[in-house]
Amino acid sequence: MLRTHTCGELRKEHIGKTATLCGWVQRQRDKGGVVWIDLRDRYGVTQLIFEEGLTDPLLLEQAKSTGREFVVQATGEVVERYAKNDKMVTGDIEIRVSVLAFLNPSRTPPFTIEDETDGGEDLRMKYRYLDIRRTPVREKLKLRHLMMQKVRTYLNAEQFVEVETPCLIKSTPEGARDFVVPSRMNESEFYALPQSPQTFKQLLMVAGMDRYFQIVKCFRDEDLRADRQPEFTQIDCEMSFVEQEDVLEMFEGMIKFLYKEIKGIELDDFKRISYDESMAKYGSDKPDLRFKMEFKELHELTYGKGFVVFDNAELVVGINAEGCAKYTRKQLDALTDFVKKPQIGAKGLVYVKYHEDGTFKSSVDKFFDQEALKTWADKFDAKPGDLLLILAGEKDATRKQLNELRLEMGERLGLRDKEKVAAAWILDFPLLEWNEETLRFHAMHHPFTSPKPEDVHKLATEPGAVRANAYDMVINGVEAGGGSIRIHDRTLQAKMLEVLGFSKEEAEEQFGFLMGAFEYGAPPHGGIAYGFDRLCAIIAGEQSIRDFIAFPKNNSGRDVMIDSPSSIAREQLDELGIQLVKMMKE
RNA sequence: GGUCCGGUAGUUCAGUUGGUUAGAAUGCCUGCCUGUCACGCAGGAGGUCGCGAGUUCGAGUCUCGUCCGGACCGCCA
Repeated sequence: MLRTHTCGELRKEHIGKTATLCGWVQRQRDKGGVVWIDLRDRYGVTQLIFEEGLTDPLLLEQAKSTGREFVVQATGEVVERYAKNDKMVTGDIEIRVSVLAFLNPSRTPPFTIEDETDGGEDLRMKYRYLDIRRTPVREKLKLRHLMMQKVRTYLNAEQFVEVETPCLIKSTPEGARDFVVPSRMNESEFYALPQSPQTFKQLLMVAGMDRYFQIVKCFRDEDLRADRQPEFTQIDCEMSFVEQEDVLEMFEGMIKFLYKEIKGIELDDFKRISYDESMAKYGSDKPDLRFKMEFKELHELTYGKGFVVFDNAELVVGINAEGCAKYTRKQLDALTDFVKKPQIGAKGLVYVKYHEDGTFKSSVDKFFDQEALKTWADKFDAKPGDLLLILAGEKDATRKQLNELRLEMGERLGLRDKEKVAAAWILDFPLLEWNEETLRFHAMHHPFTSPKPEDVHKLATEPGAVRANAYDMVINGVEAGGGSIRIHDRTLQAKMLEVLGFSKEEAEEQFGFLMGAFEYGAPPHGGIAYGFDRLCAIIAGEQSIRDFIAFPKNNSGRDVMIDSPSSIAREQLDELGIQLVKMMKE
């Protein structure tokens, strides 16, 4: 070993002992007659001291020439500090160095290796190995490690078996775009990387594994976001002989366990909200329930009063921003601009100020008198001092717009508290969703999700009305995970694929292996998958998942450190039998 | 596929109506300093204003194109 201790462990009780530390030079302070070096490793920081008169002059010169991020080995006596630092756990002691070895010098780093770095995102990613030296990033990776241990502890105790499934699988047309891998041995054929191990885990249920889980990389070739990477990690789980209730209990239990073990927080039982209720009250299937501000529909109060916008609207719906009646014209204009942004797309915003004196001031005073506005306020249980914000238009679009406004107001009013945890199950999702572009139904969850038995008869006649045995777990407005009770019957699976527009041949070609398995005694089964990176970010109270991934990709799917993706050699392409259109044009 | 924001010293940023030699902080280098811990003090070096066209007597500043980064919409069964 090159060291006797780490940089985080020496204390008062070590005074008088000789220690050898290894680490990186955080900072060097040259006071002329005394030089201090803060030596850092993963475990902490310890101060080294070199002092005129007590330190060999050559060694003192060496200490003065030490640069930031040099890797050094220092041996010396642990001594009590003359001036202690109560901000450091090692602040009572320092090392009076007698031997200093430069194990490796360092160029000056392009950004400061400190908790609050001056480095921009791009630079940090390019030098990610320096970025990870910073405490906040290191701690996030350690949280991820701890989460993995705790997930395995919980699932192992519940008899789940971790099974690895293949990464080179088959492309399917449903769902996200696949990442595709050409096969050299099977020319002009391709593997696809899994978007999730969905069919494999179902086959493991047919295989009698009973309870399976896997912490597994998944791949989706879609555009990125702060909380979306092209390769990401799922906690993928499946259970046999269960109903929806069993899955909800098991995995509500897992999340409670994680919060207790990692954050020391005891969560209450999760709220349960149907998809329809969630859409009507919050305009979203992943509502942030840390604050209320529920939607109220006003149509019957607003119809036929001569205000064309409301009269022509399919839906008139609003929220109550409590205590915001004092908003100025400028603030209201800012909110109007917010909802009119192209990304949100509302045409305008109606406000009603409920003044402290009990009177109302609205942007539609021309059409509605004080009495009418009072009936609106009552609908919201509004009090004097409150502000009603109302949108009107086509139902789904307006709900979506108001959802954005609700979240914006929650943000402005500080209601999206990082310390709060509001977890819920969203239930009774529709099985299918009409897609305007392809003019057919798509599976809202995936094609293996079972319809509710009482709705099965509508599958042929009224597919849009069929509800699914599907559930999402939403924490603080983020979809943490989702799952369903699966179809385990060949006939029903075939029917489902038919509704989704697969011909018999396509269905057989794509999913014949699964339907075949269903003919050999498939047990009733269901499961769930969590976005693991996202779950780490949620528990840490962070927005972006990037720092919970050691080497993430940027907005356009590039790794700026290794500079991937990249072109490959002509020989490689030839071997794979691939010719690029670009080459053919040349 | 689209919308918005940004790109100026190693780094983070400022730069007014288009007008003299492009600034600050920090980092870096040199010197001084025996209790610092974001040490302090004095001095110094450091710039293809992302790139390319255009408008203009004159462009960091205006226009167009392009590249790069970030946030978002579409997309993400």
